[in-house]
Amino acid sequence: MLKTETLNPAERKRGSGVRVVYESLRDEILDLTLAPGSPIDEVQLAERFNMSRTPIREALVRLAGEGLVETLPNRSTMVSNIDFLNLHTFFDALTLMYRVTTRLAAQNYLPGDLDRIRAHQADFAAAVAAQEALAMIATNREFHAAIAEAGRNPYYTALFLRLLDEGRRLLRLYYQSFDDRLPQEFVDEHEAMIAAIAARDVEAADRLARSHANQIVRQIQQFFARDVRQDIAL
Amino acid sequence: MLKTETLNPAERKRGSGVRVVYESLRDEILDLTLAPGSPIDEVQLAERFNMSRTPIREALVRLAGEGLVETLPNRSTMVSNIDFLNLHTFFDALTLMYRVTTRLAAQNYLPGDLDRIRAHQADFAAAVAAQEALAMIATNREFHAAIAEAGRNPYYTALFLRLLDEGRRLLRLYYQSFDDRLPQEFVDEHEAMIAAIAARDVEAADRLARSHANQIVRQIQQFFARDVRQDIAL
DNA sequence: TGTAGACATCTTGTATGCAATAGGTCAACC
DNA sequence: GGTTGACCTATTGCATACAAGATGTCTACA
Repeated sequence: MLKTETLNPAERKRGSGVRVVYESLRDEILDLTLAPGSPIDEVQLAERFNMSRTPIREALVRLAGEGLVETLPNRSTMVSNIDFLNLHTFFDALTLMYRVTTRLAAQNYLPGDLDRIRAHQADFAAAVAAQEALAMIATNREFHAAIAEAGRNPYYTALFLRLLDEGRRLLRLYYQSFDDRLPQEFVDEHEAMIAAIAARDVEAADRLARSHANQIVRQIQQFFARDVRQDIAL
Repeated sequence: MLKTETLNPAERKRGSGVRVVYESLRDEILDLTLAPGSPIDEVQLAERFNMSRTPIREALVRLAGEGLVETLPNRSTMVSNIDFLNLHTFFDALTLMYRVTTRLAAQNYLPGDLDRIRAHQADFAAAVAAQEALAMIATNREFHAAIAEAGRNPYYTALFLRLLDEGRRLLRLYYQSFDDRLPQEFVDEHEAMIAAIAARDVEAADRLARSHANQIVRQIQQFFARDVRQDIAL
């Protein structure tokens, strides 16, 4: 693993600084390496990445723009909390984007798109077969991102990617507890979606995307709504 | 008009610098005061706002995050161009957001929401009556923003606001040529939408939002597709 | 013992300075 | 005349320096 973080200022390429910080922090936030609500210290980050506070701050501005961190004026910035109370709005938007992007992909895909989608699906299937939760989360994102790209509406794609990324935090929580039974059914559903897209069957694509979304949402909702009280005799 | 720009560094409130620059540039971009494609010089802006390049750059990073400016690495950043070739994706997303936010508003609005919506509608009607194109564009945005707020899905609201803002540039072009006949029918359609929301009639709200969106899209499309060739005898 | 105020400190927001890279200019050469 | 290369300049990207709020602490006082 190449640690870009510990490079000396001189051996870093000019212009890469902000990007490195942005991507590193982004991944750590979405992987829950940085806990929601935890404070972010600019000076500390500057030391860690071996650069000055200026590029750190620009990266934080970008993250704030995407809602991944929140910054109180004149006070510390912190990792955004997961808003469990309003999860339904998240699921609502996620479902709609699943549907819209899959519909559009069936309408608009071009020759090369299917190959890309199928490649990501293969990665996803491999991750499920290997029972690797983190890889599955990542490859699932790429699969749906590829479908969205094939739909060719950048507004939908941008929102969808944002939702999928935010979903990474939820899925991370989910599979942290249940990392045993990785669902083969998602692989099959993906295959069906690919077939509908390839056949340019918009309605079928919509139907499959909707039920796929419902599956996922239901599972995660059940997980977060589960009764964790212990039945102790008092 | 208070010119925040010409304040000395000392009389500016700490922490307000970035916001002032961001909002000023944003408005100028959306009002087409800054032409699409025109270059943005950090030093020039620093002089104009009487501050150093650091807050200017942070404001530009924010604007880049929203796609209002584009920044080439190691090279000048410029105002984003309007992508006329892909306007249909914009209209598609805009229409969907019109529908979804209006539906949700009918479902979820709370007592105070209707007052706010009606207040913005009054402003809009006044702007139309006064034949003030710029005010009409602004109040129209606020009206639909209020509806989106009442729908209470921040993901939709964020995308919708972005689309409405981007639409400001199109409408600006539109009314720059046709600033005579400000359409009273939009006022009436807004009224009908309010009534459907108040009645919690989700389907009616959807239908009205859809036709409202279609109206606007059709007008603007006609405008941009109009035949501007002159019929000259040769 | 609890509260208020001054002080100290920590962190952010902004200013300034420096270096690297991209483009342009000019001249030399084909 | 056109093309290639070295140099120059302008502008960005990053580093460092400084100042203003905000918070915590400590002391004085009720």
